[in-house]
Amino acid sequence: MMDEVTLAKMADMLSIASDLTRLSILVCLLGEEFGPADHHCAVEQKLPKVELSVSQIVERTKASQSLVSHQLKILKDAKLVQSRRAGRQMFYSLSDGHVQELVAVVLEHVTEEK
Amino acid sequence: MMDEVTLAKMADMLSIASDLTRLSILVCLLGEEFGPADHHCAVEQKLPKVELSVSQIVERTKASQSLVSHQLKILKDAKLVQSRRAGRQMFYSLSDGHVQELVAVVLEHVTEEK
DNA sequence: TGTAAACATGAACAAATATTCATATAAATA
DNA sequence: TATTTATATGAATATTTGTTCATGTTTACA
Repeated sequence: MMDEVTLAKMADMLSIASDLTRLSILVCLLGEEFGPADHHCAVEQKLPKVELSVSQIVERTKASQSLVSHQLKILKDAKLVQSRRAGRQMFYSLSDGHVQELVAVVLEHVTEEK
Repeated sequence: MMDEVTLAKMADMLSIASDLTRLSILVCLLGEEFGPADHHCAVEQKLPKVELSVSQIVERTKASQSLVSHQLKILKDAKLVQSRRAGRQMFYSLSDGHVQELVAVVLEHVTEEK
């Protein structure tokens, strides 16, 4: 079968994306226009990178500042997001296209009517 | 932003796929030939459906029978796998293509050298 | 230099959940 | 029908992990 290290890394990525707070953060960083109807476009058409400060993320996710910071650290350690300092603000963005694809696939599965 | 119900469903799917035992089961059901090199092919070329009995899954994942049964129930309730009875055996298989895509995207992220 | 704003972090707590153990059900077979 | 094989399940435990609270850092600015 697949080797155990790879399997563990995969489980880690999924586990990190599975928390509701962290998933909300990831979705924020995908950009507001990202909805059920046009998620394929969002992924394929390389939209301009979304960067949000911590307080902007706090606003949109409605989670506490502390919680957002904690979860951002986890996302960053896992290299799902990256950060850039500007004055006293930190701007976060997704670190690569795989995250978009991941969210897109899951969204597709979930919004499918049967 | 995205509505909360959709977000919760997405988190659920990710959470279910993120457990190491369950992920191992899903990978088993993708078929043995599914490796880092040819995972795109595996997804795109609609390979014949893999069906495995519970004991076959126990063998390959090296998890206990009880654990495998418990996790299969979770996977089935979440409709990620489906089952078919044949005598005293139960055969499980993936229920749709989204699971393959999910695993493929995550594998791609994880096996990428940087 | 002192204060305020933006963000990060450590510890403690609470809640969720993976795993095991013992046992139950279902189907085949002697 | 008794037994064996294959799978499922309930309860208990153990571990993980999300969240909060209090506080620490860093940068800007008065």
